Amino acid sequence: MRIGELARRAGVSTRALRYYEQRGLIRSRRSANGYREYDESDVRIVTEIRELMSVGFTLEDARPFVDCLRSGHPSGGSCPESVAVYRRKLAEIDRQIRDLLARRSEVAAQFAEACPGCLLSRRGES
Amino acid sequence: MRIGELARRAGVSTRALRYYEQRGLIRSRRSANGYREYDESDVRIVTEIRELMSVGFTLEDARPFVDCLRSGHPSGGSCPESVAVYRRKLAEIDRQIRDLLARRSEVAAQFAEACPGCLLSRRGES
DNA sequence: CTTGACCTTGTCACCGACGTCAAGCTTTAC
DNA sequence: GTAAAGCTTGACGTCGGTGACAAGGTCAAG
Repeated sequence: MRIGELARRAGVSTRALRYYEQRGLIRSRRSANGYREYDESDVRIVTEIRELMSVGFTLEDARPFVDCLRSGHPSGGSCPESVAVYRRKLAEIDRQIRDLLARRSEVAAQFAEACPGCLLSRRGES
Repeated sequence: MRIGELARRAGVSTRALRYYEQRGLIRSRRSANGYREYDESDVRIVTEIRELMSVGFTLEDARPFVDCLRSGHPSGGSCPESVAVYRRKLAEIDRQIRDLLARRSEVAAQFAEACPGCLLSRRGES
């Protein structure tokens, strides 16, 4: 199939697909007229990429998953490299949550100091 | 005082000060040779900006606080506009925390599905 | 007079994942 | 035959807050 069909079936723009190719995440054959040609497995790969991005992974994060799929695994997340990315992302999210909680306290503290009485139990404070 | 001294006293770069001016957050008189001239109140203003930025506010978020200080209030956070920003930021942080928690669950769920048994109670799950 | 510290404006570079032209092919449908 | 739809590469814009130049003007000390 050509790029337009792949885009429709995977739910992305053609621009995104060319970008993924440029970054080395997907590949394409070229037909005689220079058009990109894809097969079914590419639908799976792009879908995997989008699924990962929808939960906050970057394209680089998705790379091991793509490699894993391409090496024949039915799931992109079952290879050791992918598992490492999962663990890293979970740790990253945990850190971000901690940072946000800390920032929330700081903001609330600044608020309370700058404007005593303004912060009347509107939301649950920790 | 000139830009270098203000930068030192407020703990920012001269580049940052020119940027703040370009964005309309601080102002400066010019001496005969074209150099920017500041006074004591500008130290307070820049300090306020940095304090807000250190807890995740953008420059735009800081604008009402600056206006508040300039209008004579001892605290930049005591004007209604500033209070509104505080509330908005707190709501924003709360939303980000909720999003991150949701994402964490999604990642953990994807992980568990892609690689059953990989996610052996490493961290506390909700 | 010269060095060096300080000041000026203006511009490019960064990061990520594209959107949005531009200008020109090919193919399909009528 | 022609218009529309689809394809190609290339390049700039986005967002925030600077860092890092370039190319120059200014001022005090020696």
